Amino acid sequence: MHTLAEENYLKAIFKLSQITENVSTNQIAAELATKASSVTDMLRKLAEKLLINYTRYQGVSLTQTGEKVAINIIRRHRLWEYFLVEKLHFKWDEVHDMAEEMEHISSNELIDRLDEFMGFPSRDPHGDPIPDNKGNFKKNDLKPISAVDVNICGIISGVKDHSTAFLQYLEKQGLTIGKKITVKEIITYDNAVILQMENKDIQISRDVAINLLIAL
Amino acid sequence: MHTLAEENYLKAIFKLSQITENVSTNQIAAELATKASSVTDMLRKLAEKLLINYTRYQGVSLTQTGEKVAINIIRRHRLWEYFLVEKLHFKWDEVHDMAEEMEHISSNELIDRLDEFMGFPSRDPHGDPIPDNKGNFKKNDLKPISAVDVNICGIISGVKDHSTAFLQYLEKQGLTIGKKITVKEIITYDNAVILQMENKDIQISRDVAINLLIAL
DNA sequence: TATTTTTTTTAGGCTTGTCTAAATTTACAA
DNA sequence: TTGTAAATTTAGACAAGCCTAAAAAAAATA
Repeated sequence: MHTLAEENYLKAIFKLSQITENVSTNQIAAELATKASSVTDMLRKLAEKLLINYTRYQGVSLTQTGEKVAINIIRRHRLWEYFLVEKLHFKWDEVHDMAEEMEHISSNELIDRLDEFMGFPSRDPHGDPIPDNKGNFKKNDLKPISAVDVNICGIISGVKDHSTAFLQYLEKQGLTIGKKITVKEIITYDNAVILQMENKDIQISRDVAINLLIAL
Repeated sequence: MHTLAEENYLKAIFKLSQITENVSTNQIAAELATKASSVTDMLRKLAEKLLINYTRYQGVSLTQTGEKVAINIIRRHRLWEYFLVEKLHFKWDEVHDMAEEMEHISSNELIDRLDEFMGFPSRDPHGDPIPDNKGNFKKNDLKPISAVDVNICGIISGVKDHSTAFLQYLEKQGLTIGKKITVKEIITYDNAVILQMENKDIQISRDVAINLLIAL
């Protein structure tokens, strides 16, 4: 259907579109760890295939078709992550790179059956919603801890940063999905946050607070 | 580790090596539906990487390293086929192309866990033995029906031809793995074979008899 | 507004893996 | 043993995707 490179570009553009309406060449280059000139080449190709809206120097957005393709890749990625953690017992910080390869397996029938086999899970191991086979999925209504007030409590439900390093840090602190936490104090000096979890106090930096999401 | 193209060449060479000691350029070209000149290019590359023994005009064989890689690809392919049939309930004639993609997922840890998850199966849905994670696997001691005498009985245990068309034909005739059959008669005129299975007689052509394997 | 900086695109090249056409080597047959 | 056919390799080209360096456009700043 689409090449591996094309799929990776569409996924990157989709991801960046969540933050800014129009995505710039440099943003894509940074996301994919490639050069701006390579991005320009690919954008011309994707535009020709009607997967993106592109005018020179103006940045890009996905067409409806492009968005459908991107969401399908995300669906595949998240279902495979769920499979790796729930069925093969990998840890949540080990599955990203494998799923990155597996998401390019092309059969939709395969993915639909995998979905059914696992009982139609709604979130992957990092708390991200899994699109259904029509491409529908709930917007994340999760809030970064950095955005809530003192004395608010909630359930750890997702992460913004998916890096192994961050996930391993959370694991070590016990800050895993499903845990109930309360924001006890925000240090005005450096915006560090003190959480209460299971009657213990845990201090996290602002960086961590920005990347750790809770459901209220 | 190795590129997709390299892996496909190694697999093809391994398969052809089962039949003839030294594999020719044209044989590989036919197996991979490509041109002899493309094969020559790749052979030089694989020889440089010490995966094959190659001297110009003399055909190739796998080195020990090359064979290890090839067997690993076959292990991955057969485990994924088993997964697709046993866990996702695909039919045996539907899984080949999907497994062809999945066999290139690179993580060995993933494959070992998949193996464990499924209870270390010893044969794939087509009766082919699955190598263990050390690369050991039993040689197939199966015989094509075309090679057994009248009145001999056995269990259908494998196929030589893995094409969808052949598998669908067998399915329709009920000639599936595990079924017990007896060779009743061999027609001298065209070498067609009459089998008895579950008290019914089934006639198969010589072509089918060559490609259908039984355990005695 | 003019100038500088940043962003983006173009131009030209490289690698992988493919192809066709031509040359070469090997195999077979008279 | 020599000539022809078949198999194989080489030569040269092409597409996809990437790169660097240079040019062009847009944005920021004086």
